[in-house]
Amino acid sequence: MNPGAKPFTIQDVARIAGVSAMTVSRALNTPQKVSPDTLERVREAVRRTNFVPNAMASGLRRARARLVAALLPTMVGPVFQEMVEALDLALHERGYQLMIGQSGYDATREDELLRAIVQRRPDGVVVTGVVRSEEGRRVLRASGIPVVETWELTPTPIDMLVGFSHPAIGAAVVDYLHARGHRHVAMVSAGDPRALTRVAAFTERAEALGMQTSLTAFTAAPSTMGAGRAGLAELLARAPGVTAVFCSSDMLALGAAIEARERGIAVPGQLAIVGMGDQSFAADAAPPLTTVRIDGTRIGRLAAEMMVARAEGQAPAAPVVDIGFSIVERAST
Amino acid sequence: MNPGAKPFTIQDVARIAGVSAMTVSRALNTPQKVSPDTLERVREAVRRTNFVPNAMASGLRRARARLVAALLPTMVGPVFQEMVEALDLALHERGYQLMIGQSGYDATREDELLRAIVQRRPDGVVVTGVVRSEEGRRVLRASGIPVVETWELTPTPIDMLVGFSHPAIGAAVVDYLHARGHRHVAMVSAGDPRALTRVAAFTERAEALGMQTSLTAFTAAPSTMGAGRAGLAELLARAPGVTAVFCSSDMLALGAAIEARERGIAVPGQLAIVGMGDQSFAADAAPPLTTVRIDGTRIGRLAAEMMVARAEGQAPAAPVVDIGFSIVERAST
DNA sequence: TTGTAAGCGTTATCAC
DNA sequence: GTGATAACGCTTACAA
Repeated sequence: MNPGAKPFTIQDVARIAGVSAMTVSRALNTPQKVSPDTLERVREAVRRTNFVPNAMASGLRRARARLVAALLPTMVGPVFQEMVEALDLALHERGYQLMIGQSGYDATREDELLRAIVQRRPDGVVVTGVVRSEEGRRVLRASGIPVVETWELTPTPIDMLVGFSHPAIGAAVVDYLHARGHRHVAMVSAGDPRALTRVAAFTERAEALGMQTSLTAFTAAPSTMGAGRAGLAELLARAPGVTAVFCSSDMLALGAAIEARERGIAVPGQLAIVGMGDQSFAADAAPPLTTVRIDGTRIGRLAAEMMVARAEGQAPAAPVVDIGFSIVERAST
Repeated sequence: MNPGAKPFTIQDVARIAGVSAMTVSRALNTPQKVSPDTLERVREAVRRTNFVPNAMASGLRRARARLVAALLPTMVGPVFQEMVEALDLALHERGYQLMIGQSGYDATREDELLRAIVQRRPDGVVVTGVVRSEEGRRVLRASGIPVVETWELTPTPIDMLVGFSHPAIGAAVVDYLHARGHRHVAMVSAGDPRALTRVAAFTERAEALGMQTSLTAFTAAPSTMGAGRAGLAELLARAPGVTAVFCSSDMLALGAAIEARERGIAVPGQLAIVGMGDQSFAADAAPPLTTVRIDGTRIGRLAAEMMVARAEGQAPAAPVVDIGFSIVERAST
C-alpha cells in the first residue's frame, strides 16, 4: 500500500500524456471524440498511473452520482437476498452502482442512515418496507431523489412503490387452511410491523370464518430456527389442540417442523405448518414446507427499472405495483 | 416527491438565515464556534429547508468521505452476517458510514466493483477474502486507500489483514475426528477458493494419519440445504463406508443431517457430521451440529478499528491478525 | 464570532 | 479534435 499517497488526478494524467485535462476527460467518457493517436497516449498515461477518476468531483459537476442506495432492515437471513441480487444486477446493467446500508429494525437508526444516504445525492433510493418516520419521509421528499418503497403496500407512498399486501397474505393462509379442514389455527411470528399486519389479518379472518384461534407466539428479533422451536413449544403448551400453524418466516417454520418431529408430532398428520418466503431450504426440508412465495427477483428488477426511468427523466410505466404472492403447497400441510 | 427539484444548498440556507455560508457550515460542524443566537437562526433555516449537506462537495474539499466500503462475495446465507453487523456497528460509532457492494463469486465483477469503489474515494475498503486479481490489487494499492483483507491469511496482504487459516481448519477437523476413532472420512464442500484450501488440507492430513479418505462431493454455487442433501447422497453412493463427513458450511451440514435422517442413518451413531460457521441454527438442529466456529464479530470489529486508525493517520496496533477458530462440539459427532 | 477568497477534481461550454 | 475557463457545493486559511 501507499498510505496517505495522494492518488493521481486528471491533471497529472494530462501532463504525462501531454494533453489538457479536458482531453483526458473525453478520452475516458467519449473516446469517439478523440483522435486515435491521442487516445492511445492518454490510455498509456492512465495505465501507468493507475488513474481512477474521482467520483465525488464528477458527481458534483454532473449532479448525477450513478449510484442507487438500498436500505435493508437487516442482512439476517436470505429473506431479502433475491431482491437485492436482482436489484444489483439490473442496476449494474444500466451502469449504476448499488450501495447497501443496513438500518437494523430500528427507527432512529433508519433516520440516520437516510440522512447519510441523502448526503451522497444518489440517483435513487430503494427502501425495504415503507418509511415510517415522518422525519425520514420529509428528508426524502425534500431531497428530490426518486424513491421506491418495497415489500408492502401503502395508500401514501413517498414516490414509487412495488410491494404486496400483508393483510391479504394473512387472510389467504387462513382460507387455505380452512379449505383443508382446519378449525383451530395459530401463528408463530416475529414482531416486525409487516409480520404484525399479517397476524392481525390472520386472526380476523379466522374469527370471521368461525375458526378457533390461539394467541400468536411471538419470537425475539432474529427469526432463527431456535426461535421457531421455542415458539412452537410455547404454543403447544398453551393450545395443545391447534392443528395448523402459520410461521412468519421459513426459518421459523423449519424450527417448528424440527420441534414437532422431536416431540413425535406428525407433520402434517397431527400438525400442519406453513412458512413464508419460499427460501431455498423450504423445498428441501423434511417434510418439504408449504409456504407463501414472494417474487423477490421481480421486486428487485421492477424497482431498478422504475428508479432508472425516473433518474433519466422519464415517468415510470406504473409508479405503484402490487406484485402479489402465491401459496406454494408442499408436504407440510 | 419533488422530481428533479434542486435541493437547497448551503448558500440558500445562509441567505434565509441572514448569515454567510461559512457560518452555516460552522453551525453544522462545530456549533460551539457559533453564537447561540446565530446558531438558532441557522437551525431554523435548516429545518425549514430540510437542508442536507452535499457529501460529494464536502468530501471533495476535505478529502475524506467518512465512508468505508465492504466487498462481499455474496449475500447468500448468513455466513458473513456477524462480520458485517459488527463492522457496521463499529464504524457507525466512529462516525463512518458503511457501504456494501456484492461481487458475486466472480473475478471480473470483483474488479469492476473495486474500481467503482475506488472512484468514490472511501476512507477504507474491507474485502472478504484476499483480493486475487493482479488488476484489483494494483488499483487498490495505487489508490492509497487503507485496505483490510479478511477471512483468510496470505503472506502478501495488500495492506492490513484479519483472518484465519483455512488449511489449519481442515487439519484440525481431521485430528478431531481421528481422536474420536474415525478412520474413514470425507467432505461435502462448496467450490470457492477458501473451501478448496480446507479440502486440500483435510485430505492431506487424513492421509498423513493413515486414514481412508473418499473423494469430496462438490456442491454447486450456493450452499443450500438441498445441496447438502444431494452432496451426502452422492458421497454415500460412492463411499458407503464413510463414518464422518466435514461439510464446508452449516447449511450443507444441516442438509446432510436431514438426508441421513431420511435414510435412517443414525447421527452420530453411524455417521458423524461436522459443519462450519456456527451459524445460529447449528445449535438448534436435531441433533445439534458440531461445527467450526469463526468469531465473525471479532473480525468485523478489528477490521473497523484498523481501518479507522489508518484513516486517521495512526498506525494500527497490528496490521495482520490471525484470529484463529475453534471446534464447537455438539451432538452430531 | 463572523466573513471573504480560494480551491478540492471534474466536466459543460464555448472558442479555436 | 483540442484547449481555456468557469462552475458544481462545500470547507480551509486567513482577515476583520
